[in-house]
Amino acid sequence: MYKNKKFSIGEFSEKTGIPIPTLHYYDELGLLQPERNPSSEHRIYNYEDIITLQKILSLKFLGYSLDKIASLLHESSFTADLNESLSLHLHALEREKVQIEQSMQAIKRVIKLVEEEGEVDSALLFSLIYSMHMEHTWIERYKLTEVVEELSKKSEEDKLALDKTYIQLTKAVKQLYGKPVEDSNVQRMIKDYLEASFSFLGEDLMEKIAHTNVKELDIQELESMTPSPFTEDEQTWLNQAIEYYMKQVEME
Amino acid sequence: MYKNKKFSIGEFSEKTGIPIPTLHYYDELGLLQPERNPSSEHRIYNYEDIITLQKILSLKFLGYSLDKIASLLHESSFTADLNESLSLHLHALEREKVQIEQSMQAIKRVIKLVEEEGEVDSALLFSLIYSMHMEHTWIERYKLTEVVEELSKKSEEDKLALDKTYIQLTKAVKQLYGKPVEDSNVQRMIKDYLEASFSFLGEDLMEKIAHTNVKELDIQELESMTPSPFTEDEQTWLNQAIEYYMKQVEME
DNA sequence: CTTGAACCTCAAGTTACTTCAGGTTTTATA
DNA sequence: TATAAAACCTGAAGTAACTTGAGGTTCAAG
Repeated sequence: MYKNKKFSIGEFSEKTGIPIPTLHYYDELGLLQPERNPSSEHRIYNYEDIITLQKILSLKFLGYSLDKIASLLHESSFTADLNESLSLHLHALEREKVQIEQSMQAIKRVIKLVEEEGEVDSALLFSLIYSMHMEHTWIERYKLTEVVEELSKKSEEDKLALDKTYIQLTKAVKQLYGKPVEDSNVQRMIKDYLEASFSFLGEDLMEKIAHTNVKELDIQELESMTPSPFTEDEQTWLNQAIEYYMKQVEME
Repeated sequence: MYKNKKFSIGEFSEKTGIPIPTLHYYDELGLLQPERNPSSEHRIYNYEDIITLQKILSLKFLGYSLDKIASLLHESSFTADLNESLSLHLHALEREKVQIEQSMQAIKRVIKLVEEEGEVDSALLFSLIYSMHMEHTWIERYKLTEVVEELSKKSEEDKLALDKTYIQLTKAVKQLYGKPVEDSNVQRMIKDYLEASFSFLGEDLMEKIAHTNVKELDIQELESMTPSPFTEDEQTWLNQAIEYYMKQVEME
């Protein structure tokens, strides 16, 4: 009968798909300690050991550490206690999943961008990636829940479109930098970018952002933490150009 | 101007949220090596270092190892080369995500079961967890794609219902074990369980399973790998009872 | 000028393995 | 039956990305 079959470590490894060194390791940890041939010390696995290994794999599948598994392995029944620890694991897994999903989205955006734009300046890419990252981090840190939730509702195409507009802006800035801020090309560049941003964000979202009161200190901090694809000089020039543009708009 | 501000490691850690030992570690790896006070060897971080740290965090967010980050950090622009490595990462993340989702589903099922049934025998729980695990593993190993896909379409409630029926079965077996297989209680137990299983699986799925040709050897292997909540004797008795039941049904 | 906070380095611990070196046992073949 | 190859053994070290700790120096405030 197969239940009485004995296996060498090689056979056992073959059947279960678990590498020999891992079996050694589990033996060392006391998780799975098979019989031994007393003269040679070779391990002899049997049917029971298959069951034990399955328990180990099951608990690993549920996300437990080998340490925890070692203790759980000897409990004969699962109580509410276990249920609590299962819930904890569930939450941990949920967080992991969310993190992974965010990374995947970010990578997809970056891939599309690189595909469509060819070579992209690394400072620019970093600033995009970082902002994607922060889009999610902000939720927790500054309770901009409403705003960020609204943002995440925007379609991926819209986000990509905005990214591309941003890339256009950086290219234009590199080209036009040095010209007077009232130059018509410069002003057109500003106009295009701001209009694209506004149309992406929408009026009510702009309102909400304006009314969100993040402490001054935090804003300082955020600003100094936000990477920019522009040199300091370019940034200053760009700010001046934007300021000029806003004044013109107000006058109209 | 804030761009000229210098930070001690403590301040820098505070501002960025990265623990001091981690900053030490990044320094050691050559990822982020700030200025030093030549007399005291104390680290002095500046605005540049914030930018570098952001790059590191961005790339970590995308799933890169610190090793890779070290090399990427010095590249000034991202090419198609990077795009390829991004795609690879994307796939890796996808796999991770799927694995996490499966674990979450399994945990949810186990939690519900424990909640609704109170204390549950551990051998039984392991066999359930293992089968959930295998439900997914089989897809790859035996190309039962069709069948398993059909299975995963079943609603969570249905799965839970089947789990509960299975629990009923194990309880009944423990109670009735020893009675003659033709005993009416025993036969009712078999009937209830088989009918629940059939109604869960549906005829066409049963058909497909029957027609799926897994090699004999593999079946042996699978069987010996599948944990059972029954003792060997109980299993034998149960098989006999089922056999008897099938004969009776055939005669009708 | 002293004391406590902040900083320094170097070493070791963590998890779940994998890899390696150097030696013994089993198994297959001549 | 001799021998060589395959399989096995142990113990140590390597991996990633940190964290923790010991023991000593420097800085800032009172």
